[in-house]
Amino acid sequence: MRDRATASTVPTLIDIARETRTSVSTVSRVLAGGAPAQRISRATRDKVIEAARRLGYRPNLLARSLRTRRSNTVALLVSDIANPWFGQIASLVEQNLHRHGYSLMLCNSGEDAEVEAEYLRLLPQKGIDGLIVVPLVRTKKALYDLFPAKLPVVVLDRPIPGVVTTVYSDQDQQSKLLCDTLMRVGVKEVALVAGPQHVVTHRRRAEYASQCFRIVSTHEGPAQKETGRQAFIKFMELPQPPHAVVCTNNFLAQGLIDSIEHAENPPIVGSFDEIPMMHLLPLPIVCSVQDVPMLAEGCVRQLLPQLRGDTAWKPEPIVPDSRAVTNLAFQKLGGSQR
Amino acid sequence: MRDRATASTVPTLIDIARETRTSVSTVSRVLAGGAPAQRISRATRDKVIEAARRLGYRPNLLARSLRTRRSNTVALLVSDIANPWFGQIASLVEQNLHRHGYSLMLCNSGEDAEVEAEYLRLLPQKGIDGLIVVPLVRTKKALYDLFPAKLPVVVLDRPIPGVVTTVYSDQDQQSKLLCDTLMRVGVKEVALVAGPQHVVTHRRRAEYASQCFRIVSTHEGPAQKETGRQAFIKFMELPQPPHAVVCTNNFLAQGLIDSIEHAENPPIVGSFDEIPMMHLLPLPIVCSVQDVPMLAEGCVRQLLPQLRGDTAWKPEPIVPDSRAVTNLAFQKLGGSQR
DNA sequence: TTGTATGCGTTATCAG
DNA sequence: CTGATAACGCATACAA
Repeated sequence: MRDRATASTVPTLIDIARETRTSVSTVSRVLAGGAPAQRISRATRDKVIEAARRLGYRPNLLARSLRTRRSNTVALLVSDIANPWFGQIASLVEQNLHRHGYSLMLCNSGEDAEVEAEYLRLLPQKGIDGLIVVPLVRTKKALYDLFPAKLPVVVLDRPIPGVVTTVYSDQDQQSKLLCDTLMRVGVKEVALVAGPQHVVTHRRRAEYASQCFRIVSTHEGPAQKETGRQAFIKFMELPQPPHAVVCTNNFLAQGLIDSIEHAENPPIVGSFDEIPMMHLLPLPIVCSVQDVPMLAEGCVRQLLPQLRGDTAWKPEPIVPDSRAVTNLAFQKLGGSQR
Repeated sequence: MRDRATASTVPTLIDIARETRTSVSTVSRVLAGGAPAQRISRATRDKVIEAARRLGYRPNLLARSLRTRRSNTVALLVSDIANPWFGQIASLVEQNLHRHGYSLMLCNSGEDAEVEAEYLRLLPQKGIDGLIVVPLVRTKKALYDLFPAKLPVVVLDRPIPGVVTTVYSDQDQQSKLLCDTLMRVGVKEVALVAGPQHVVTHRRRAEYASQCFRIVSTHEGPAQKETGRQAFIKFMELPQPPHAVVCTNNFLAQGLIDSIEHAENPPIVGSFDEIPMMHLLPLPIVCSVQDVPMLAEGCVRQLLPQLRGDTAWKPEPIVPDSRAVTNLAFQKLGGSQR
């Protein structure tokens, strides 16, 4: 037995007010809950709540956000959601935020500066409360040129000079871990598969490797499997195929390994982050893996105080340590541990 | 030389109107572009555009959406974004939609019915124009109980009876491909690692395998790597370790393979979708892989006509074929091809 | 060609 | 304890 007035359209506060013979303000107060709701008589409160349920009322969050200037939505802008590493991060961030009443809007720049710029301009217009970003922009100025400086931001994975609300792995510690492990088994020279050098993470890792080893060949390209595959082809054409290869991330390494069909004399592979099923792979692998759960949690810990306008909060970069993991084939090489 | 009135707050149409000594409607028309903009004199048009740029005007999309009832935002609700398969899908869907002027809001139910319900209720309130969902709900009624039936929906990967705007792989074709390939190398009995049986995809795959093979042992659990690991432990405790294992998705298979440390007498593994670096792995693997790009594109092809209210459009499920891929170790087994 | 007025659904301010 | 009423920023029907 529906009221003819509410037919076929989503009910609003007005409908409930009419239904209960009260006013929109009263209804709003009741439904908002909390302090203002307590100042409403028990009778009308019940009446309103009952009507709301009966009509299947759902607040229009656009209208609410327009009015309150809060959306309870946070955006996570990653550089490549096809990369499982970001999938893990996204999943954990989502769970964390969800716990605090925020929903996550996950966006993908695809490592494209134009798309990133577009999102950085668009997201504030959509009324997000805050942003976690794996940036392509490299300076504070470039960032705040596109994105309102007032809005809470957390920079993930790729620190930007001057931005202190940031979460990333210590690249030197992480690189040292990898290179030390390689050196311990006698590696002196390596081929290098590098992601885009304008990305600080890839650049720093490549630089560190260059300081530790003689680089016999380098292949640079987008941080995707395909680049790793191309690199392998290139390396195989060298007069002397490399004894070891360092990749600046796991996606590159997977591509490289993927194109090794004949495991006659496979190279030692050093990589960053996890390589699935590495233990069974018949070539020596060492990975310097980041603390993903800590990174994800760090983002939320950096964001929440900003969202609630906690002025007492003193922001400070969160920089978890990484750890080295080797597979069985690597351990057989000799000088390795754990 | 800024107007004192616009200080420190984001400019709106009002600011531009004041600045140009015109009215909000004029400004709105100019900035909207298209037909109505053409009916404005060149002079004022330029004036308005100049002022908009000078003040750094950005339309408030919440207000616009509230008024127009369109947000140019589509949500993609997946069951587990940590699974790389969904990362691929998401990436491709994003690119496709972006091309058509829509931005994507990616949400993660984490295979949790409550979270899914929450999102199904929340997203319409946030004003999305349409939804692509990998559902946990199994009936049309349950879906439309939570989600307004008027809103465009595409069901991905897990068909729901009666919902015709859907994209999924033909489970029988896909399962047949896998089982045939296994049978061709003489497999008669298998152990089964199955995802949740209330999910149609996992259930159908498990059923099909049960029809083709004698199931010596089954391990069921969440479609995550950990379940695969547990399964392996369980299988190793059997009096007779299985000769072959079928996993109902790639994540399960990766977990299983990941825990095989000693490759003395590894099982043949049959799985669905891609397993990274499978060629080098020293155990026979066959995968029945779905056509991911086609699935992603299919979602968009199903969604766009609904979004633009194309009444002439006759919806029909999109059901791409899968293809079997074997690794080197499997091919050495004998009866294989390609 | 342009301006006025109204409404989208909420919340918030002010009376009473 | 409750009800008008005014924003929030934008789009649009209707005037002029």
